[in-house]
Amino acid sequence: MNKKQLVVKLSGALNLSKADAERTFDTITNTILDALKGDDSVKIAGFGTYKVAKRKARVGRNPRTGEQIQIAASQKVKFLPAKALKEVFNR
Amino acid sequence: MNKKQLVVKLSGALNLSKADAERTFDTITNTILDALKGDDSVKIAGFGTYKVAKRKARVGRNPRTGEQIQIAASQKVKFLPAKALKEVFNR
DNA sequence: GTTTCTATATGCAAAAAATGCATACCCAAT
DNA sequence: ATTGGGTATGCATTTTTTGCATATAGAAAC
Repeated sequence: MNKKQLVVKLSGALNLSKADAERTFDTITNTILDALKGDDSVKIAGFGTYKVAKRKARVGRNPRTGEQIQIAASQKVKFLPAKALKEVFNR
Repeated sequence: MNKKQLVVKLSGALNLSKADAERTFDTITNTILDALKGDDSVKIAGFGTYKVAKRKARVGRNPRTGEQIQIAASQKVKFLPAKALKEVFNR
């Protein structure tokens, strides 16, 4: 499922036009992003937690050539599913 | 930031009551969850992709006793940040 | 205010991620 | 409808993550 299809579903569930549903959805993702930029985690009960994880610089390898490569430190957003979320998929 | 604080922000950004903002937010997470149950991935452009990942069974260990334990296969929801999302945090 | 949920911390083995890059593909926006 | 761009895939190897049991503390939900 892609964003467009999701927006259609939301449009129905929220009783909004597609344009409004999309705006609403974008507002939410942007709000989460902003929160992640300032704070460093966003915890959503019953769903999961978004965290910014710092990765140290390290030595990698180009799998094609085998050549060693220096990899810069970076940050990435991690999502940790909540307990309830795991249970949905494991029974 | 927790869910309550997020809802307050959304309430302002979406010009909704807190109760409505929370309902809207819950509707969205539930819609994503439902989609994940049926389909197995939800792709949100500019944000990321939620996927159900299968984990193989394997041998674990009780960290308290050191005793070996068989861990059953399971499924978990993975979030893969989109390129745009990575860039936000790496510059 | 009570109760449920989550983070943490522990050691360790196995699974998974990450890396560059080409290609194919699918989606998004014009 | 077309096109540009992001994304999946495969590859080899090393680093990182995961997840086990369990108690506790702190936070959040109701």
